Amino acid sequence: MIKTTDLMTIGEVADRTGVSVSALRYYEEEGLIAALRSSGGQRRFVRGELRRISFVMISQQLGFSLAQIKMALDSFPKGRTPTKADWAKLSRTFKGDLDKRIEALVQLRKRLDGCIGCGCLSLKHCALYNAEDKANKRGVGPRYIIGDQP
Amino acid sequence: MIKTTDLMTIGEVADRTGVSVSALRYYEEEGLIAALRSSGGQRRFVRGELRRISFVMISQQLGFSLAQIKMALDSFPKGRTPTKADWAKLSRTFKGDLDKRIEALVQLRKRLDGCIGCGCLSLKHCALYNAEDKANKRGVGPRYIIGDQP
DNA sequence: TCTTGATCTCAAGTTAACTTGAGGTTGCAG
DNA sequence: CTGCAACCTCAAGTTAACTTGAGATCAAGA
Repeated sequence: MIKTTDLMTIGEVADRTGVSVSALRYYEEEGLIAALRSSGGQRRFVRGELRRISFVMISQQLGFSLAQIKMALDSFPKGRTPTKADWAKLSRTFKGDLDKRIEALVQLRKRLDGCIGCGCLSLKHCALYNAEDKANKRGVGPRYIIGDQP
Repeated sequence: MIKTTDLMTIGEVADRTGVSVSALRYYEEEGLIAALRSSGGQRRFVRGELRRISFVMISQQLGFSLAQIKMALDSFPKGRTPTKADWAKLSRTFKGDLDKRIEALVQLRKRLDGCIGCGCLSLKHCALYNAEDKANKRGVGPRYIIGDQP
């Protein structure tokens, strides 16, 4: 007989979502998802968490960091179960970001097209390099141009 | 009086390229660039290294990892100074990768368009999630899909 | 009740691409 | 010959997103 409890163990959630147990614990620690506890202290997840986890996974595929995803989830109306409309709204804001990233990549490709064959790669003259030069001067540390964060 | 030596110190290279001194040392350690040494053990760079460094910077902007860039540079004909054609060839192979990345993002956006409004986010049914499921199974550790920021 | 697999916590390790710091040397202008 | 900025090496720190391991506890079937 199949269990009809609506509480799932972390292992069950891991199986259903494909997210590892350790990652789920990490997500909880980071406040992305929530879990109840059994009398013995083990995590018990309600069905609704599956949707949050799905959202996290999908958002990651779209290239968002957990920090961004958390902010998105935190923007949810507090106190009531999120509706389909809530989720759809979140998706829509993500689309804007995606649009921007695609546009940036297409621009970059255009410049690369211009550069192929010239082989110059001069810091002074290369259009590819220089076009992005200013955007690049954003503080110290690793510089990610293509999908960087607001 | 302007120095006409063709050897540059690490500080000069840093000034000319915008790459930090510590990053240049790191690049040398990783085998991306090479440096001669002064009698006292300080690095001395030949002009040709500027082009390699440019290539590294541009490639990073295109979203490639240093490991990938190193492989590209290692594919250079050994024993002779790289020609413009060599550099152009490298650029061309990078364009292929860029094309693929753009295509993947556009597909993703298409699916997101389909998903907006449905709000389903079901792991079983969401086309957005499932379509990329396999592509996502790329080993362990942090998964950077787009080239995004930490 | 026993046993075994699933969980728990907490600390430390992993990867990429660097940066920062400590403690010591080099090289060039004056 | 001095002084001091620039350089050197080596070790450790940084961030994201987790994983791995140790040592201990829980839950459930036989």
